[in-house]
Amino acid sequence: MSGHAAAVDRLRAQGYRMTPQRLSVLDSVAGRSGHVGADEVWNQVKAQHPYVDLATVYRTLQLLKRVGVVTEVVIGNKLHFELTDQHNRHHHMVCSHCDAVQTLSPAYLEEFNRRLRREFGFAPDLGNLTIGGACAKCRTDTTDTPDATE
Amino acid sequence: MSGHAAAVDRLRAQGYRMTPQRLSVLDSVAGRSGHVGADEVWNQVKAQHPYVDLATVYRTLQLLKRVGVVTEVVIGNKLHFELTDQHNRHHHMVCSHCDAVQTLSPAYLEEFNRRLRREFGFAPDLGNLTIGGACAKCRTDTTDTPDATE
DNA sequence: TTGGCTGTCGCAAATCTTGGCAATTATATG
DNA sequence: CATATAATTGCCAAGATTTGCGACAGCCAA
Repeated sequence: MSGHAAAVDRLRAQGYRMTPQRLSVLDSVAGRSGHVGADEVWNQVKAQHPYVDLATVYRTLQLLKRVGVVTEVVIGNKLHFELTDQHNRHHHMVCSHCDAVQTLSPAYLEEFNRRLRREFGFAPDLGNLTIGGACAKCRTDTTDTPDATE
Repeated sequence: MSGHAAAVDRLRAQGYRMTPQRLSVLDSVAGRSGHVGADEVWNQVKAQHPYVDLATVYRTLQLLKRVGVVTEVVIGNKLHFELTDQHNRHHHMVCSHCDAVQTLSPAYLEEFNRRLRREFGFAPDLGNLTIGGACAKCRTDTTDTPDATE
C-alpha cells in the first residue's frame, strides 16, 4: 500500500504530519472495502502498534475526515468511516430499523446542493451526508408503517 | 399548559401512558421557541420533580420523537429537540463552524423524497434531517474554503 | 548541533447517551 | 374502590466519543 502518498500530501499541505499511528489508521480504513467502526480500526491498529490509544484513533479519523481523506457514516449511534473515493462518490441511506446501508449517487442531490448555495450561501457538506429512514424490507416487515415521510 | 392534549392522545393511541415526568419534559420543550438540549430539559424538569433521572429525560425525548411530537436536531455532537409544528414543518441547516442553525422548507426536498421512495422503496425520515455544512458567514470568515461540496 | 516552537501522543477524566434490572405507578377491570 | 398487569421510573453502569494535560518528537533557524 503506497497509495497513501496523496493523503500524506493533503496533511502536509495543511501543516499536519504523517505519523506511524496515522499511517496505521489509514491502512486499516483502506484495507476494507466498506465502512469500518472506530473500534475495529483500533483493533487493527493495535496489531501493529499495541500501545496506540483509542483517543488517537478517534482524533486521527476526525483529522482524516477534515482533510477529506475519509468519509464519516453515522450508523445507529456509532461512527463508521470509509475511504473517500474520488471516482465513486456517494451518499448513504441507513435504515433505522436494521442498520442496512445503501449507497446513493450524488447526482440525486446536485440540484439541491446548488439551490442551497445559490439561495442561502450555505455550502452543505453532503460528502458526509447520511439519510436515515426505513428500507424497503423493513417497511413491509413492520405493521405500523412508520410514516416518517415528510 | 393544556395544549398537550394532542400529545397525550398520540401516546395513548399507541399504548403509552402519560406520566408527570413526561408531561414535565413536554412542557419544557414546548416552553422554548427554539430547540433545547437534553441537559436543559433536565434542569427545567428537576425544578418540578427533583428526583427525575436524566435517563428518563432521554427516554422520554426519544419516545416523543417516535410518536412525532418532538423533532430531534443534531447540533455539533449534542442532541437538541423542538416541538414538531405541523403547520411549520422544516429541516435544519447547521453550520459546523459556528453551530448556527437555519431552517429550510420541506419543499426543497419533496422531489428528492419522492425519488427515493419510487426508485429504492426507501422511506427517508426527512423529518429529522439535519444538513451540515458551512454557513455564508463562516464561509467568508475562513481562509481555507472548506470545499466540502461534493 | 542546539534550542525552541508546534504538532502529536498516551493517559485519565469528562461528556453525552443508552441499557439492564428491581421497584413503582398508571390504567383497565371487576 | 381494590386488584392485576404491563408500562415506567430510578439507579447504576456501560458504551461511545471528546477533551485537558504533561511528556515527547519532528523540524526549522542560528
